[in-house]
Amino acid sequence: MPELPEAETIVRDLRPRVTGRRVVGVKVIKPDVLARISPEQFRRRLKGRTIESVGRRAKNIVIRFDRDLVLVINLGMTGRVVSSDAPRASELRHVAVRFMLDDGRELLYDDARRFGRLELFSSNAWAERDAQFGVEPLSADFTPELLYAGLKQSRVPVRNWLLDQTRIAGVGNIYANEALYRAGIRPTRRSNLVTPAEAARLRDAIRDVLSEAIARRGTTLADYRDANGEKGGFEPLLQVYGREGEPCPRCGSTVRRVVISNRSAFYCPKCQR
DNA sequence: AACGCGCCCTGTCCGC
DNA sequence: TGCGGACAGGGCGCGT
Repeated sequence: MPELPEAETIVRDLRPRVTGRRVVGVKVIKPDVLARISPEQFRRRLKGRTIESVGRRAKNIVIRFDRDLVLVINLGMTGRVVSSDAPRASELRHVAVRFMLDDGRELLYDDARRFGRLELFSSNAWAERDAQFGVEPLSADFTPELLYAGLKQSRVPVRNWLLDQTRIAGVGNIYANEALYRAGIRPTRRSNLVTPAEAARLRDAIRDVLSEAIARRGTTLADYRDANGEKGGFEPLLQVYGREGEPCPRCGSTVRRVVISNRSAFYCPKCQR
């Protein structure tokens, strides 16, 4: 998916343009993107609600409405949230849900593979779900000590550890690989064998790569689009992800790809041990 | 009980 | 030009 930087980019775009707007209608075109609710119930609960805030938790877009209703959007691999007044809105080919707003605009949820999910919560139910996610990596709580303590408890490859949303919230395969490259740690390394000094480097690398990606409005490999339907600008700055066979930017060695738990990992065999 | 794995679904690309 | 296979940002639920 869309990882933390992509969700954050969408949230920042959406916030000023939909906060305070009221939902006057909902059309569900592909019901299988709704989690645990029928299209009729989904429409009924949202219609007439006013958007009070737009935020992010992990890779999720969190839209709070009046009268204790929370809409949580997980984009899966190919989910997009695009405003109907964006010039590129007409290019959407897989619109699954349309939200009609009281100013005449629509918010479109588009998802080719339909791995994404839209779910409604009460504030309390969302708080319970929210508590299951791990630390936000850009928050002050994400200290080197916390990361090291967490890594020490697990024997899974460190790349897998970084993908576990109950441990760190919002890191996906692209930024896990990029952060490990920056920190000089091989993705296959068992988590409990990462040293305190390496954990400290990894913590900084994670924060740096996520912040830089947000500044560039995310990474578009193929499908990701922001709320205006535009691609992100971080892809050219990827140093190893998707670069099998290309030279390492630091030492010139050939970047390798290995499969860990059915997902690709990329690394420099010389810079990452 | 921490992990690994298969699966959900569509699109694209590559080799033959 | 067509066809089969590999691959893709995620996450859930299952079995061990």
